[in-house]
Amino acid sequence: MDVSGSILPRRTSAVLCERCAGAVRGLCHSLDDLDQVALAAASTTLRLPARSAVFREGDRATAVFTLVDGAAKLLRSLPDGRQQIIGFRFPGDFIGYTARDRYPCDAELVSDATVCRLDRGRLESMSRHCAPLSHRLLELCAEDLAAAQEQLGAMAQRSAEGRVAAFLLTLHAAARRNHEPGIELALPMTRADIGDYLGLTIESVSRVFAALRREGLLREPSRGHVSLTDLGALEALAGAEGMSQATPTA
Amino acid sequence: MDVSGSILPRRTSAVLCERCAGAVRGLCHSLDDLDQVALAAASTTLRLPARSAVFREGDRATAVFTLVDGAAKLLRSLPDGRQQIIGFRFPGDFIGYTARDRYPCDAELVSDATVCRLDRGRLESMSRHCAPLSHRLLELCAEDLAAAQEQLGAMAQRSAEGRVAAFLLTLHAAARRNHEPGIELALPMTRADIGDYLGLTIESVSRVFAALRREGLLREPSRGHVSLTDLGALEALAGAEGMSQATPTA
DNA sequence: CGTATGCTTGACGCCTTTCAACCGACGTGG
DNA sequence: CCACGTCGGTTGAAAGGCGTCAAGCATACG
Repeated sequence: MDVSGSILPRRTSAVLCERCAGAVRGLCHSLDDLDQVALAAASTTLRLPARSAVFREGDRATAVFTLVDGAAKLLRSLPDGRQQIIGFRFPGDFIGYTARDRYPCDAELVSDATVCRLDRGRLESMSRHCAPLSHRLLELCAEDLAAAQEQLGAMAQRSAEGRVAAFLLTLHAAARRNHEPGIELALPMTRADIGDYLGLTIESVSRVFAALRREGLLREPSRGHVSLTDLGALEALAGAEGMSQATPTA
Repeated sequence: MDVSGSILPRRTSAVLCERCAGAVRGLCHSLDDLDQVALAAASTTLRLPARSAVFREGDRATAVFTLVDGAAKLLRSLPDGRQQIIGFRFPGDFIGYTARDRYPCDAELVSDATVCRLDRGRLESMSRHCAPLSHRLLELCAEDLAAAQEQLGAMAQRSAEGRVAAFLLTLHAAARRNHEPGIELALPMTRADIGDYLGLTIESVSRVFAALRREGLLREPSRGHVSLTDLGALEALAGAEGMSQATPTA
């Protein structure tokens, strides 16, 4: 179900950046104080349970969201019931921002989460008056694009082990961005989610995790948590991995 | 080498849209006549040979380009000499537009081509004064993003045959967009290019082409040309396993 | 003509998928 | 309290797709 608009609506306090847009990687730095207050007035903080949808593909894109806490997956449902996972999003990420009038994919939570909902019209009208903001929004889009292309390259030529290693490293990078201490990270998504994302079966994912555990590259202290105990080795797997097939021309 | 700026510079005639931006999928519709003239004054048309670079990853992004004629590939060179091809671009496509100050990837021609070079500063200052234009630019970025994500899903779960079929269909769609008549399309890129794009070896690509030929789904009348003789079957192959590829029979 | 480049085809083997069985955690209802 | 079903995860064995290695052909070019 689509919840974009109700469920525990709660006005944020006056300064938006503290709780919400502050996490949007500097989105608010583009705005003066007055505008920040205006944007805050148009935003609500929602607490949502795991597995609920923030929005669905095809819904009218009337809002954008900041993931404050928790994790989400972006996906397209395939006609045959399978799902293609576009990517995962973490605290501080901006989701649902699009140039079209409908969302291009589903956004579904993989853990309980807190999201901050911003009215899209409000954001856009502000961006029209504020060049730095609109530039920042374009930049966010470009970043997503770069990430998707990176991912594309990554997936294309990597073995199962390399893909999982790369995936774990992006998780790690996301945790570092959010200043989460320690080497243990949350792994709220299922093997099926990971497999759908990486283009592997759950069995393959499971086997790779088992292998990495066996080789001492990671530990799984409890379900939903993983700690990477040999980042260097993981990077080696993620980087120099897979099929050689050099294209000998430069 | 980077050629963005020299080689056969030639002023376009006053009305930009005829030759160049007209092909940018309606970019100019956002501009009034005066602005079009201004933009035209800041643009030059270049004729470049196959294999030359329009720009290189890391170059200062001082210009954006419209591909008027020919085909290009966007790619990232990997440290080990391999290359990951991000995508192919065709006449009417806009390349080199980025929010950053350096190009995120190489753009290399796979055939002789004509490109139209626009000064980036000029474009950006105009977009600041023209909301529809800036919205259109954002939209272009969002389209690229959607395409990349589509591709991501495609690659993740399709077999070699499915990937090639999907690739051929996007080529076909590009040709249709440009109102190219007939079922025969140009296929200027090498098997290696296709393989790097799809995450396959040249042998696999070659075998798939051979199989498709054998099964009567396509013919290759001459090197660099292919005609799809059974679009329905190709769509079935492309769709059967994985992403439903938005375009049904058209 | 000889070389380079792009393409094709065959044989072989590894890696991932497929199919299947099983385990532990959890929640439900009798 | 415990039987039972569900769900997520793990592991094994077999099958097959695609990468790898290798040889050979065609076209273009100096």
